[in-house]
Amino acid sequence: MKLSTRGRYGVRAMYDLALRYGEGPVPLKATADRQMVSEHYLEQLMAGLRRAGLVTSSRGAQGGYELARPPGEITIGDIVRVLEGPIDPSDCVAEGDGVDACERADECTMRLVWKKLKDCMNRVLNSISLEDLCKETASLASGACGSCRAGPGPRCAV
Amino acid sequence: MKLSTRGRYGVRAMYDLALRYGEGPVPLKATADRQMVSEHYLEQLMAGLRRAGLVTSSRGAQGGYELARPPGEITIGDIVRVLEGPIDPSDCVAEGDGVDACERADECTMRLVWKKLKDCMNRVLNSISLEDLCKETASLASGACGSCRAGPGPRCAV
DNA sequence: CGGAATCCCAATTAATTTAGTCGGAATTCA
DNA sequence: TGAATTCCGACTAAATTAATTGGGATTCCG
Repeated sequence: MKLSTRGRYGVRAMYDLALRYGEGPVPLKATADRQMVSEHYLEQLMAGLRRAGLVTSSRGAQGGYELARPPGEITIGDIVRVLEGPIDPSDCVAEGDGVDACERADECTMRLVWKKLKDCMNRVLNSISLEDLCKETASLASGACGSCRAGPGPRCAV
Repeated sequence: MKLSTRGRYGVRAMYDLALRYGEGPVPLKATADRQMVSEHYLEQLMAGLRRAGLVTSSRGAQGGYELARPPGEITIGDIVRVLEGPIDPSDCVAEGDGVDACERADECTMRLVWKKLKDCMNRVLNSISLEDLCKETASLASGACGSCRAGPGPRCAV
């Protein structure tokens, strides 16, 4: 049970935008450099986030990406669900067509387990907004580990 | 964020053994048939569960697998962690070498998010034992959906 | 107006993981 | 002995991941 780089990079990128919310468009290259992620790869992720209405983009010189809403109104769950797909440990707990996946879904013991897991994951991820992250960073020393590229030693690409 | 078939089949198989706990070894073929899973594939999963000490095996005719402990002492978390690997949304929250993954792990805002997610997932999965599943089944109609192969219609392989 | 900066889009790819399959050896019971 | 079983290792096809590549369209600035 690991998040893919899509979810992890995506959250980092959105966090990067949250730190600069209200300052106009942030070029992708700047975010990619700060977060040490391939620009082209991040581009794909941003395309998804834009289609989902979480960011807006402006093209051309001085263009870039901005959060579509204040950081307090975007949760980690919003981001992760866009980039990783819905949080469904098993198909039978998917919204809508989950019931279709199995005729006996409502009598299935396993399903109750995956439902609990799903609900708990969503609860945690929905409870943390980008604003929360920014505030938390203020009380920590240096923010995200990858944000600072100076000096030697390993850096995770959370 | 989906469990692979390893985790899902594994839980089903262990549930199958739990329902028959105390009745002697259960041959893999019987479990595989009931749970509608490839016998050879399940064999690989059981090997892992055996090495992890969750089941014991006896070879030869009338052999099979049994839970190594009462169903109340085996949690879904135990099973999932063996078959899917540790529940670490990001490498930096792994036990032991998680700190090694990133020099600044203790200053990283993202890490707090993945830590919360990890803890919540483990809490849920550790709180449900095989005994709980068996009891729950008693109060539901027919147990696990795939356990009954009679009749038409879709069946999920939860 | 021209060029640099930027987003936008589609196709391709290498590596890894997933979900098995296959074949047979070793063990045990009746 | 023979049938039932676990045990083991190699193999594979398909899907997913994590990008890369190459270009096209748009916008600002001088």
